[in-house]
Amino acid sequence: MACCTYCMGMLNAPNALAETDFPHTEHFLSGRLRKHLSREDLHYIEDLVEDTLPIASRDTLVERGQRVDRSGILLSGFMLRTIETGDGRCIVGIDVPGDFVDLHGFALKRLDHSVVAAGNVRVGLVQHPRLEQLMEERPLIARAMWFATLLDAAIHRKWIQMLEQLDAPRRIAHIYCELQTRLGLIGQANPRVLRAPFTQQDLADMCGVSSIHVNRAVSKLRNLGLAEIRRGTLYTNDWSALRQYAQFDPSYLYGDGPLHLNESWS
Amino acid sequence: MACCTYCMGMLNAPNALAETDFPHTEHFLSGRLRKHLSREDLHYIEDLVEDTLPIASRDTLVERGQRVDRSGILLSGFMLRTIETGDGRCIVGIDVPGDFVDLHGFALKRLDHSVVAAGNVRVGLVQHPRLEQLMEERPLIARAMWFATLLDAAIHRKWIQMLEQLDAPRRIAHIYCELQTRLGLIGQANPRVLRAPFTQQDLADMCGVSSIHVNRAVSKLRNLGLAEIRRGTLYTNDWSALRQYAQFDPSYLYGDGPLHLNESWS
DNA sequence: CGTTCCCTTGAGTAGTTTCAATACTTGTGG
DNA sequence: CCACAAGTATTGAAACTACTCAAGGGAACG
Repeated sequence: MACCTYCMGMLNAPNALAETDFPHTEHFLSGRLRKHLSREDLHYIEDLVEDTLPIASRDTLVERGQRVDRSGILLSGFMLRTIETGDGRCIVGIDVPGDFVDLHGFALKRLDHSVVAAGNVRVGLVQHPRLEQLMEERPLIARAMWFATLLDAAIHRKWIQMLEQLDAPRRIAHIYCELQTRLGLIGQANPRVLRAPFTQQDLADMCGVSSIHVNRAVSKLRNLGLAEIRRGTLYTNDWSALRQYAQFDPSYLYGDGPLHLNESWS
Repeated sequence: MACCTYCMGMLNAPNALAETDFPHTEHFLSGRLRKHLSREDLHYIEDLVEDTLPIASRDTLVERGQRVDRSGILLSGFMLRTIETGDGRCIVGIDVPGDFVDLHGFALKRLDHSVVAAGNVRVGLVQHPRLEQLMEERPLIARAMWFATLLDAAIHRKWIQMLEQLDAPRRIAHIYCELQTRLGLIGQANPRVLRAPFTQQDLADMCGVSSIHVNRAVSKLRNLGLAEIRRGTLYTNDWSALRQYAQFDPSYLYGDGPLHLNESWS
C-alpha cells in the first residue's frame, strides 16, 4: 500500500483514515478536481475497480499498438510510458499512484506507447463497458476522466518545453521536482527524500541523453550541493534551491492544494 | 478558405462540395472519427460556431494563464502553441485547420500555454456553456471532443520522442512529415509542396535548437536531396524518402483514411 | 529606395557522445 | 556466509554535435 515506511506513517494519519472508504481510488485527482466530486460519485468511481493486479518490476501492463478494453489505475509504485524503437527505448511519461495509466485507451482504442512497471507496482483494473455506462449516467464523472487525460497532456507539454530549453542536469532536476509535487498532491511526498526505482539508463531515456551523460549530470547536481541521486532515489535538504535550478513552476500540474498552485501562473 | 491554389482545386472537387453544409467544421476529426458521427451530430457541432474571428500573423488568440470561457476551432492557416519564458519562446505544438486550438481550456479552465497565429488565420468561436449543454445531450459528441484532445496528447508524446531521439535535421523533417499527413487527413495536402509561414526561428523553437543550427539543418536536408525549405515552405519530390529519413510513422495520428494508418503499428 | 526582418556563413566554445576500462551493488546458488 | 554473476554506476580521453557571437547578404514591405 505505502511506498515506504514514511508513507505508511502518512497513510495512518487521521486525514488518511477518513479516506479508507476508497482503498483503490483515494488518490484519483487528489489535490485537483477530487474535492469537487460528490461522495456518491467517489463511490461510483471506487466501484469501477473490479480487480487488482500486481506487476513485477520491468514487466509490461500494456504493449504499444495493442487493442485495449480496460484501463488501469495505479495503486502503488511508479510506471513508465515507453516507446521501443530499433535503436533504443524512449520514455514519454511517468505515472504515480492515483493516475490512470492508460485511460486514453478508452477513447483511442489502442495505445501509441507501452506502459511498464518501474519497480513492483499494483494496478486496479477498470472494464471499459462499465466505465462507458457510468460516464453516460454521471456527466461529472465523465468530465473528471477527461480532466485526468488533459492533465497528462499538460505534463507532456511541460516535458516538451523541458527537452527544448533545459540542459541535462536541469532536466533531471525538473523531473524529480515534478514527481515530488505530484506525490505531494496525493500525500506521499517526503520532505527530504524521493524514493524511486529508476536506473541512470531510465533517466537517460526520459531526458534524451546517454546514460553516461546522466551520470555526469547527476555528479553535477551533487557537486552543486543541490541533490544526491543514488539508484533512482533523490536526497536533498533544499527542494527550493533544486526547483529554482530546474526552473520548475508547478502551475502546469493544475493543483488546488495547500500550495494554491493555480495562483502562481508567472 | 484554401491555403493555396492547389487546395482551392481540391476544395472544388466533388467530395469537397458534398461537405459545404459545414463551412466551419467540415475538417473537425476529418479522416479520424468524423465518419462515425451522424449527420445530425455534425450539424449540432457546426451550429456551435457562433462567430468567426480573423487573426493577423503573430497575434495571440489566448494568452498563457488566462481564464477561458470559449474555445476556437481553426478554419484556415496554422497556429502555434507557445510558452514564453524569460530566456526565449518555446513551441509545444502546431494546429492545422479542423483542430480545436484550446479545447482543453474547456475542462482545465485556464491554459498552460498561449495560442499564436503563424500567418493570417481564421478561427471559429464556440462558447463553453453551449458546448457543455450539447455534450450532456449528445454523449457521442462529448466522446468526439475528448478524442480530439487525446489526439493532441498523442502528438505531444511523439514530439517528446522526436526531441529525445532525433537530431536537428530529422526533427525538422519529422515536423513537416507530420504536417503533411495531418493536412492530408483534411484534404489539404499538396504532393510536392507544403506551404507554411514558419521562420527558421519558429522551427528552432519547435526543435529546441538555435535558429542558426536550423539553418544548417535545412542546408543538410537540401544537400541530401531530400527537401528544400525556403521561408517555411517545404518543396520535395520524394516524401517517401523524407519520411524514411525522419523515421516518420503516422500511426500516432490515429487516421482511418485512405492510408489505413491504423494498420501500420510497427 | 530604404528599412526591417530573415537568412547565411565563419570561427571559437560549450555540451554531449562514444568507446573503453574500472568499481560498486544486488541477488543467487554453493 | 562466501563467491560469483549480472546489472549498474563511475571515470578518462577523443570525437562530434550544437551553441554563441559576430558580421554580411537577401528578400519583402512600406
